[in-house]
Amino acid sequence: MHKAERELPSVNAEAMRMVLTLNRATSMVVYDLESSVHRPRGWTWPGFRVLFALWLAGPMEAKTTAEISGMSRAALSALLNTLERDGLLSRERATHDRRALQLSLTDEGYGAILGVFRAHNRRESAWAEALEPEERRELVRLLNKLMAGSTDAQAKFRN
Amino acid sequence: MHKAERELPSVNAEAMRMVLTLNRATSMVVYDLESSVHRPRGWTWPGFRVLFALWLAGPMEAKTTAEISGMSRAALSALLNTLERDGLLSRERATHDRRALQLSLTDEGYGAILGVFRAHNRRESAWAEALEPEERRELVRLLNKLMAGSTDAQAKFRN
DNA sequence: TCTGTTTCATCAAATGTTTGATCATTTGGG
DNA sequence: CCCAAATGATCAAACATTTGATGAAACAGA
Repeated sequence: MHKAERELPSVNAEAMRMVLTLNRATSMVVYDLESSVHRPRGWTWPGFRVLFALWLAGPMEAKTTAEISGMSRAALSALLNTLERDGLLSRERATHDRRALQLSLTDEGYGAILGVFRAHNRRESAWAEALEPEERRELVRLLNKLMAGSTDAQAKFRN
Repeated sequence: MHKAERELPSVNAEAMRMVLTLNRATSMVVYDLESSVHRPRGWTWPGFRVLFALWLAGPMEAKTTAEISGMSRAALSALLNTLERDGLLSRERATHDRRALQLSLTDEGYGAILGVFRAHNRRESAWAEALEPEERRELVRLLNKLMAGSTDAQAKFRN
């Protein structure tokens, strides 16, 4: 990154490298999971996250699903159209608050998530083996510390 | 992740946690950069990556740009429509190979990338401060090792 | 030289994301 | 009790991404 430092003497090269590397690594992992596990089965990574959340935690309100799976409510709303159309989950108006949506897996969705998650986790395992057990724990610790520190950094979060 | 382990005894929880944490951390960083730096200026993160690559390495063929900025040629092709329309770069047919494209920043693009990168790097610095210098180096080392190991894992890569 | 294959770029259709606006419902203060 | 403000979901427009198909140019071998 010599050019950046030459033309902008104030550049923080170490911070740049950290963010760059973080992104490259994550892109690789996500691309691999998506193209070797999800797309061949007609799924997408965001769709998987939503179904997985519903499988783990059971039926819940859409707002909660959005928080758990890390997306905005608008994005979830669009995504639900596809998932509902494919018969993987059902959308119902909540009884206690008629603005809210109650989401639940259909039987088909329940069966599907089991199989897909198995394949997903096998690929995750293959990635994990690149590191020693101790290194994996350290990586997770560092990433958590990074996230925790973001509050001080006044980072912008999703609604 | 108790449910996953109960219903699927073979689940590798540690691998799952690693991938999950990696994704959560990266999402936070990207979301912050995109929403606090790029979107307010009418840019996107992928557009920034392309312009940044051109700024660092100078005019180059589109194929190279795609590799450097980590996207498929089809995705780059679509993205170029926006960037060219906004007058930030120019697309020209290469002379030696009339199939290939030669990309270069316009003067406007050159000026714009300087300012945006400065703001971008300031946010990167804020994130980096969440870790100690030694921890940053260790994080980068672990991520690089993870990427290096992917070859053994037979991971799928982008074309 | 001609033909079959590879390579570069683009297109098409489907998906998912963002921000900002809109609509309906709920809540809370006067 | 009523009306303003907050909240949940959706819509609209613009973007970016994927896979697979298509067109055009370069290459390689007979």
